Amino acid sequence: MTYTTTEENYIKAIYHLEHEHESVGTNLLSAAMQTKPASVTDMLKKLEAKKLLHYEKYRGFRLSDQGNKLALTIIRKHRLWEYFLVEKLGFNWDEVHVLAEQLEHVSSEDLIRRLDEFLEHPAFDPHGDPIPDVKGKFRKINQDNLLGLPLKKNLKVSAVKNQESEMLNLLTQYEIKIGTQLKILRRFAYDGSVEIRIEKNAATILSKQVAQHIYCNL
Amino acid sequence: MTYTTTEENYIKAIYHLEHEHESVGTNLLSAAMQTKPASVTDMLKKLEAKKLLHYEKYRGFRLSDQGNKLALTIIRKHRLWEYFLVEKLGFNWDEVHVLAEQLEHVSSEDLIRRLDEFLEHPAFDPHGDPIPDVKGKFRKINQDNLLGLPLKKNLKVSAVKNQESEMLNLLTQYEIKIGTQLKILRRFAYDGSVEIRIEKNAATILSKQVAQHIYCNL
DNA sequence: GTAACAATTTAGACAAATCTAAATTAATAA
DNA sequence: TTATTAATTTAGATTTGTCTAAATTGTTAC
Ligand SMILES: [Mn+2]
Ligand SMILES: [Mn+2]
Ligand SMILES: [Mn+2]
Ligand SMILES: [Mn+2]
Repeated sequence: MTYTTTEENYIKAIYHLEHEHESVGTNLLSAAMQTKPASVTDMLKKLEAKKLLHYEKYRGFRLSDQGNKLALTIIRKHRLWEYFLVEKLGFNWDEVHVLAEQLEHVSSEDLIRRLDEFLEHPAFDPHGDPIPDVKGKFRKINQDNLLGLPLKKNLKVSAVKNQESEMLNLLTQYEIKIGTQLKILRRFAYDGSVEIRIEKNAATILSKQVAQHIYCNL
Repeated sequence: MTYTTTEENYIKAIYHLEHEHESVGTNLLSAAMQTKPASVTDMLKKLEAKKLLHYEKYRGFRLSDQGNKLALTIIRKHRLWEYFLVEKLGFNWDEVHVLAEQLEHVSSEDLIRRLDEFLEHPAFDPHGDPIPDVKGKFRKINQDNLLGLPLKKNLKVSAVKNQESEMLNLLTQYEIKIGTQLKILRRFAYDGSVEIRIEKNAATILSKQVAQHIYCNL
């Protein structure tokens, strides 16, 4: 079976929404896809016909096993390309997502197998997101965000869960990236902000908004 | 301006045909694009509207300067990706063309600039075709095919002008690739075949059909 | 338990790229 | 120079993914 870029993008979006929300409907999906609900309905029928999801009209939809598998291969491609762009071509981590959106649709199992090998089987992309292996399995890691982690421990940044350009730029400003060593000094109850020390630098205060998206290994 | 994959493929095809034939018409182009002449006419109007070519109906068409420039950037991308696939990912030279057909349409000047840098500015792709630089200029080389080159000289294979899989497979069989050293021993008038010695190996005879597509530096 | 509202689907239309069949134009051959 | 042929274009239809406006259904609030 072969799928259009649009179909692949829908499947990937549904996959992500299913993991971020307990309930996913036509409206939510249409917002994520930047289309109208009516267009989503049309596509749902098409995807059901291709057995990528289960769908009962007016009741809801859910990725099928086949759809889930497809989503994972697209995510695998996306994240491997992002890794390539940063590690081999020297892009910044905030520049690679849009490019990976194009590259993830290049279709060749052989290509992705060789790319994975060339990159020496990375387990995480430049934003700390896990890269599924050929079988769709993720490497598990224990991590939590700066709101939940203990004070005064040495922590290593393992992921950033908001990847908007503004966020990544801000983190670059703070000199925070994947792998950065830091320690939480204290939390301020008033606004939820968090004081941290990055490596040997002076202490800094991060807003709650920023802190909640920074994850570190336990 | 941004162009669809289809538009880019038409422009690239026209570019190649203009260099291979003194006259290019709707029929020839439709054969190259594997479509019907009527579809070509539709597309010609679209491409003219985008100023990529000059077109007078029933009289003919020709790439505009802008169209020519676009063709060269697509060819540049195609050949850089082919080089990447062979040199970095270890593909065989007969496997990369179809993949490059997809990759050439990924649109990002920055990406191609960095890829070119990463590959250290290659001047020729894995089949010996020249890679245009950012300005669309080709590195010139003096080369001729095995039917025109002198006997008993040390020659180096610089290009293969037929890149069908069957041809490339055959050459792999003969252990001929870009850079291979060889010497022409003699030519047989009867069928135009050519006897050569590859490096220190035993002599072999190539058919005229094969020999005419193998080019060596003068 | 029903009325109101929100979510979802249908109907009908459009742009892109293609097709088949028919019409038009250019080229060429007598 | 005119008739025939070959190349090209037009007309009208199809598929994919989208839209707007209208209709339908499911869910809540009273
Ligand atoms: Mn991404
Ligand atoms: Mn995508
Ligand atoms: Mn090629
Ligand atoms: Mn192409």
